[in-house]
Amino acid sequence: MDSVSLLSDMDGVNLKTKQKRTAGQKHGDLRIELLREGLALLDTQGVEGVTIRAVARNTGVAHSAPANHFPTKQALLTAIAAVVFANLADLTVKAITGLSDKPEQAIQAFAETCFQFAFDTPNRYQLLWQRQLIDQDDPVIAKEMERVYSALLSLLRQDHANHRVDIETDAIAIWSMIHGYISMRLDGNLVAAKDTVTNLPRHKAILLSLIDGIYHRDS
Amino acid sequence: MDSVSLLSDMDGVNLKTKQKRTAGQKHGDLRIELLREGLALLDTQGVEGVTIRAVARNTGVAHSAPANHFPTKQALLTAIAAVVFANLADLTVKAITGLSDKPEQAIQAFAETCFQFAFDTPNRYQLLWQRQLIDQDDPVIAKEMERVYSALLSLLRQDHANHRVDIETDAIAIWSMIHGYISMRLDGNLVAAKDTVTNLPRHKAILLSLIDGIYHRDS
DNA sequence: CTCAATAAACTGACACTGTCCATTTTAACG
DNA sequence: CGTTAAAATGGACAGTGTCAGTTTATTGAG
Repeated sequence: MDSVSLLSDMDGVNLKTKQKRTAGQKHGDLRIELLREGLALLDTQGVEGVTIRAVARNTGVAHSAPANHFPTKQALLTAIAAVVFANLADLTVKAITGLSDKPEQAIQAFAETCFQFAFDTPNRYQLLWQRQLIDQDDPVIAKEMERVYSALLSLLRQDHANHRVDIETDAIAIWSMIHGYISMRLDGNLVAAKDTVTNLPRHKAILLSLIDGIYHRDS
Repeated sequence: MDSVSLLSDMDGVNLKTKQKRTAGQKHGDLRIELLREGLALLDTQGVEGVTIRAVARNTGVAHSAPANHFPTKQALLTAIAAVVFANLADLTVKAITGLSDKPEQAIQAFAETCFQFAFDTPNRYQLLWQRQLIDQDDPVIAKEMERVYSALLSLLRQDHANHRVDIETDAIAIWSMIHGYISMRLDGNLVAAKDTVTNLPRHKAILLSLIDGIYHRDS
């Protein structure tokens, strides 16, 4: 779960090979340090704590230094979200690899990965879906979102036996269930959802069985 | 769908009977006007546009006047959310009344009401679940949230024929599906969800049939 | 090696926000 | 009518995002 290593191949820029500094660059890799600090603030204080000035302060640069790498706050949050999204995409894709001949297990693994990611790093998960904070049309965001989505789609497509008519809607239904439960829980809604220890395993079990039901339904 | 009328009996204060002004009160019903203006800003500019100073400006009072009625911004947003939540609770309860002997239809009506409310007034719906903006432990919020939740629960409890073992989890699953799809759509996620006109009716139909499946499942 | 070019980083400023404070205004009541 | 207490005011403060002008450091050409 080393998010730092993920930073290195984000945005199509391989920072490992970028050893030379560009003109005027006094700081080593300010862009990546800002992202790292932004992730730290996100984890510890939530998205409210991720301010341009705080990120700059914790990195030890002037308050306007980030502007050279992220023209606006939305750009900074979008870049952070891109890292997080890539992380989630990697995890889900990894979870279902090798299970291509067992679609049911693969879907369970997909859902389980989402649950784990969301409950391990709730602030990261929540950032991904805040439309007013990040640029959802950002190409990297779109790409990584598509990776997660198509991972789920591919599982449904493999179901040759079933005469499935509307794969996309099935995927949306499955994802609605997963995402809905996670959102509800992270937002602290529903009285029954407050007791995490005893309820979470039971809820997860039922949700997984319901998802399996969606998968096996004959439309 | 007159939200203004709803303002009158919120927070246990019946403002209709409160004709006399209290000491020092120069403005007619500033508290209610602030709420009304807050709702207007929420609808037109989203939650980001709801600032204490903007609400005060549009109401024609000093920037610090709202502090007498809402000590903090979270209190203002919480009061707005309480109005919205009460509205949603009223709509859902109203939608299922008279359908107590037809649980399937009632659940469909419940879901349909949530869909309609969310797509008619997306900013209001989204405000309800922003934990970091509103005080989820507010008694009015909790009460109205409970009203929505117990409305759904009552429908599942009426199903005497079915040997349902875990009503709460079924309710959570149904609500996860509804809330998950709505959130996904309002956040603009998933490529397939972008074409509203053609996809929304189809998605809704399938989701409703899936919800029906949850209702009829034998645990 | 020298030095202009250039991108990065810095300092300063502006408008805006939420919140606190002291002050003034206003309506109700003895 | 005067007292009183709540409401509303204006000012101030720290914090924010963003913009502008300036300085600095690195690069690469002469």
